[in-house]
Order: sequence, then C-alpha cells, then structure tokens
Amino acid sequence: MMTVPQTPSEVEPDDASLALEGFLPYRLARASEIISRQFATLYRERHGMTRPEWRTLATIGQFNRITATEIGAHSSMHKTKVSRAIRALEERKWITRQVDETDRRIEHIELTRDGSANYRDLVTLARSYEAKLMEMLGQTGAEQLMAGISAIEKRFAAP
Amino acid sequence: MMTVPQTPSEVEPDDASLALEGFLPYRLARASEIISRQFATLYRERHGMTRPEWRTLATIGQFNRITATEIGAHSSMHKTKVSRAIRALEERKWITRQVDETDRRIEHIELTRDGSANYRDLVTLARSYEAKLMEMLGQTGAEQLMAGISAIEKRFAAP
DNA sequence: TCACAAAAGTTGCAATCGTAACCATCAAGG
DNA sequence: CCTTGATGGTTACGATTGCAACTTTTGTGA
Repeated sequence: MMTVPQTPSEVEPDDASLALEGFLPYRLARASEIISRQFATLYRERHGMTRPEWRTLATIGQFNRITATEIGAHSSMHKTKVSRAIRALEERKWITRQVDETDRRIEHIELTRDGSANYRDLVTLARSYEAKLMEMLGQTGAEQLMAGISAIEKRFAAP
Repeated sequence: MMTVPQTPSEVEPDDASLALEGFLPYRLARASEIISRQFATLYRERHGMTRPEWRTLATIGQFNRITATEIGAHSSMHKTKVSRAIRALEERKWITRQVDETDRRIEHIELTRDGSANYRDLVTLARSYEAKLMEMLGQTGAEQLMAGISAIEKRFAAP
C-alpha cells in the first residue's frame, strides 16, 4: 500500500523517480478535470449542451452583442470551436447573426428571446454549482484556490 | 479592439448575467490548460511524446513494474488511452510486457534500458519545469495553489 | 486604383478521443 | 466439469478536435 502525499514539497524523496500525484501540472489538470466534468454533467443533462456551446452562450449573454472573434478571445477558444458552437446555437434558434453594415466580414451575435431565457437558466445553474463547490472546499480552501489561480493568471496573461 | 477583463475577483455585479472570467470552474480549466500546454510543449519538442504517453511513462517509471489497469488508476486515464499509450511506448522500445504466469490476462510492464534513460531525462525536465513554475508563481502563490488543489482532492477522492 | 497583406469566419482533413462492444481468461457456484 | 459473471486488455466506430487552407472583405501603400 502506498500513501498519496498531498504537497509536492514533501514528495520526491529520491532523485531518480518522480511522483506523478505530487507533480503540480498533473494535480492541476486532474483537479480541473474533476470540476469541469461535474459541471458539464449539469448543463448537458439539462440542455444537451457541449462545453464549447456553454462557453459561447455564456460569453454572448455576458456581452449582449458580440462577434465570433471576440467570443474566442474572451472564452479562450479556438476560432473553429467558436464557429461550430455558434452554428449549433443558431440551429437551436438561441442566437441570431447580423452582418455588420460597414464591415461585412463581421457578424454581430445576439440572443433570441428563447436563448435569453435559457441563458438565464444556465446562469442560475452555474451560480448554484459554484456556491456548492465553494461550500465543499470551505472558506479557506476556496480562497486559496482562487488566489493560486490568480497567480497563474497574473503571470500568464496571454496563452 | 476588444477588452478582456483580467481581474475576476471584482466581477459579477448584477444578477442577470455571469462573468465567465470570474467563474471558478472556467478559471480553473483555463489555468490548467495554460500550464498543461506549456509543459506539453517541452516533452513534445524533446521526445515527440503525447500527453497520455508522458503520463504512462511517468507512472511506469515511478513503480518499475506495473499493469495497464494500475497505470490508468494512478494517472487518471481511461483504459483505452492507456492501452494506446502503452502500444506507442512499446513501439519505441521503451517498455516491455510480460504476461503474468498465474493470471494470463495480466501484463506486467517495465522500462527497457532505453526507456529508463529517457524516463530519467523526462524527470529532470519535469522537475525543472515545476521549479520554474513555482518560481513564477512566487512562494505564496504556489502554496495557495497547492492548498486549493488539495482541498479539491480531499473532497473528490474518486472521480 | 491596383496589388498585396491582413482579418473574420468557414470548411476539409487527419489525428485524437470516448463509448461500447469485444475476446480471452479466471473465479465461483451448482 | 460446466455455466455464469467479472476482470484485463484491445478494437471498432462515431464524435470531437486542431491545423491548415480557403473565401470574402477590408485596409494600405506604391
């Protein structure tokens, strides 16, 4: 049987091997994976949405009127992912596009009445999940996690 | 031009919309993505390895002798991912398999001399990346991040 | 005004992934 | 034994992804 150390500093006694479970990038990826999956289960069961669709909808709802490129920048998604998510949302009739009058390369995207209602519903879902999550992590744990993430965000502005 | 808010802490003013950049699951996913990509670039450029292959190799090297199922459990990867990674490592002649004598469903996996050398090299790479990362995050930032991740690990034992 | 580079968005294609089905083997019970 | 269920590992297949190439439109400088 083997113990699973929690802090990488106390791990890796010898020099020849590395404990994966103590390796920060792995731990971070794993934690993110757990949380993302949990939350994804919620909006997938509720609305059959994918992760890119959720992010896209969240961004459109946040800005009311926005272009595809801006969505990508704001939600850290590649052009193609955004493009496909937008098409999916359009097929659900949750959004509409309007070609810009002065620059016809650009499309302005807005929520339909239907999309707006679903967006509000998803916001509620997101808030309640976040609250539950923070409660599980505890005041201290949640604050430490957010501070740690902030440190990453601060150092790595543009991925 | 587009504005991308960077400080999530002072976000979410109203109730009707949600600031994606302040939403914990999103922030966590984004942070993890940044770090994972950075580190992946290193071992991909150095050895042309994929993420599943890196994780698999790291696990084998950590335990010396291990089965595919155990690799999956220890590195949070699905059976199929492990199976494919093992095959890839075997084709590189970095590992060998030995069918268990008493239970012929099981295969024991070990590093070859070549695999062992590359493993040690990758361990060095991993350690130096982790050190650089922690330095960038600062003593406090790194500690907070690890404590936050620990909180998640503690609540969600088995994903 | 014309050629050329850059930007917005889409599409084709190859690689990766996850689910489910599958094969082989073993353990337990009748 | 012989069936049945579980386990270790692989494969088939459809879905998702990322990259590069593409179309359309705009800006710019000769």
